[in-house]
Order: sequence, then C-alpha cells, then structure tokens
Amino acid sequence: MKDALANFPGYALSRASAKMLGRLAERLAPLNLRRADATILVQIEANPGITPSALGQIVAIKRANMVSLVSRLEKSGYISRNALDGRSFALNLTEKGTNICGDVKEILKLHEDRLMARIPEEHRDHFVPALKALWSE
Amino acid sequence: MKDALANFPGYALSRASAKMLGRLAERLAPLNLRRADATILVQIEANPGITPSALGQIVAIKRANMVSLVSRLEKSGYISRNALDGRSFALNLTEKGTNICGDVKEILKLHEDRLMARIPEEHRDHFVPALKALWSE
DNA sequence: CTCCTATTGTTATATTACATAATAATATAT
DNA sequence: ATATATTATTATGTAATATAACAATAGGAG
Repeated sequence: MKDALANFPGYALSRASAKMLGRLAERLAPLNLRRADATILVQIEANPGITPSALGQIVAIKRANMVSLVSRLEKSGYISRNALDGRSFALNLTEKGTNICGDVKEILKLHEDRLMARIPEEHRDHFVPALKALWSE
Repeated sequence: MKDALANFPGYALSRASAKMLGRLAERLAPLNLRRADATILVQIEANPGITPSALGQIVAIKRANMVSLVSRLEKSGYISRNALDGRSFALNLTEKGTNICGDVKEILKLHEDRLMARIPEEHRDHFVPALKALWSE
C-alpha cells in the first residue's frame, strides 16, 4: 500500500494545498466566512474603491462568479457598492467590514505562521519564491 | 491594484496549485481522463489487487466518491474488479489500462519536469520536502 | 457457534468551486 | 455617430468533495 506519486512535485503540491485550504476553512468557519470571502475583504481593504472586475483579476475569480460573493458580503453589511459610472461599482469596506477584516487578518496570520512552522527550517526561505515562480506569469 | 496576499505562503500555495492542476488537466484532456482517473490508474499499477477503500486512503478520496470513478474506469475497460470476499474487490489494470497508464505516466513526467523547470534552481531541491512536510502527518 | 461491532461498497444528496454563454447597459475608440 | 469593448449580471453545467443512511459481510468476544 504505497503512494506511487508521493515524490511527484505536482502531486505533493496539490495534496499540500488541499490540506492547508481545509485547515484555513476550519479556522474561518467561526466567522461564517469562506476563503473567497476572506480574500475579497482583505483585497478590498488594500484596494479601496476597486471594481468587482479588477478585484476578480487579482484573485483569479471570474466576473460571473464574483456576483454572488460580492452581493453576499454586501448583504452581510461588510462592504458597500457605489456606482462609479453607469456600469461599474466601487467596492469599499463598511465599518463592520473593517472590523471583521481585522479578525480575518488575525486568522490569516495565525494560519500562515502555523503553516510555515511545519516546514523544516532549511526549506522555509525557499518556499514562497518557488511557489511564486509557478504561479505568477 | 495590488495583491495584498501575494506573499502569504498559504495563498501562494493555493494559487500555484490551482494553476498547475489546470495545466495538468489540459494535458490529460486528450486522453479523456481527469486527474483523479490518472492518479487512480497509476496507483493501481503500483498496488495491484488493492481495494477501493485502501486506494481511497492513499489518494485521499472518500469511499463514496470512489464508486463513480472506479466504475467509470471499469466501463472504459481500463481496470477490472474481482471479488476478494463478500464485500471487497481487488482492482487491477487490464491490458488496455496498462497501455493508457503508460501514456499517463509519460504525461505526468512531462508535467512534473516542466513544473520543476519553472522553479529557480536554488529553490528546487527544497520544494518537495517542504510540501511533504505540510501534507504528510 | 452466536452475537455484537466494524468495514465495505453503494446510493442519495448537498455544497463549494469554477467554467461558459448570453444579455443589457454603458463606456470607449475610430 | 457609430461600431466595438467592457461591466455586471443571469442562467446553467460540471467537477470535487462532504455527509448520512443502508445492506451485506467480515471479524472478534464471549
């Protein structure tokens, strides 16, 4: 009963990612937020007034899938939408949104710290650079 | 328009994983196989006679979700199921399955090589060990 | 051997993530 | 001024993954 793919980088990458995403989801659950919600809140805070389209490009979420995410966050009172022109909106955090975004960032910090702590020290500094090389382009 | 999470290891991990999984899916599409199909074929070849349950434990797929995967691969003529006892089956590759498994392994090899090639040399050797530290437990 | 418990494969079902196509309104460029 | 592109949106489909329930059966305890 051996794992024939255990040393394949792509396989290890997806297993590690799946496991860490699961962990993060557990940690966000008490806030009643999903990962996409959390990233959107943080990105809006860092980019006040951003449009759904531009936001979607940053976080790799298609416009069509953005709609329900944004409208749910609006209904929860975390973000506001103000018309920029006839077709696009400026997204901003409300006060309530800023508050929960603080909680989110705390959870993210904890999550990232625990994640990095699992990686043996000699590999740690190589981790993010290697991932960014795969991801960005 | 900046990505506030770009340097978060968990975020980078999931972005990198998503991108590479997408690539792999494209490469497997010509064989009309999905990633789960490919991993199952390779794992059965490495573990002849394994049961669906044991296989599911290796690849982190729940029994319930294994059913349709296995039965589809059987219908495609790639694997065979032989009763071990009254409730479990031994899974094996058919000749056709062994053939396509060869193609799969070729694609995986190519995929993994291209993936590693994207990672700057100085980080390469640290990549899989770091991921395994996150994933395994 | 018999009874209780655990395991296996299975069905049904729900959720989440993510993809495409079409559309109406509007901005932008020629 | 008109053609084209972009934005937000709706509708829809698929893949991955999770849980609960169930029948058949294996394995262990007495």
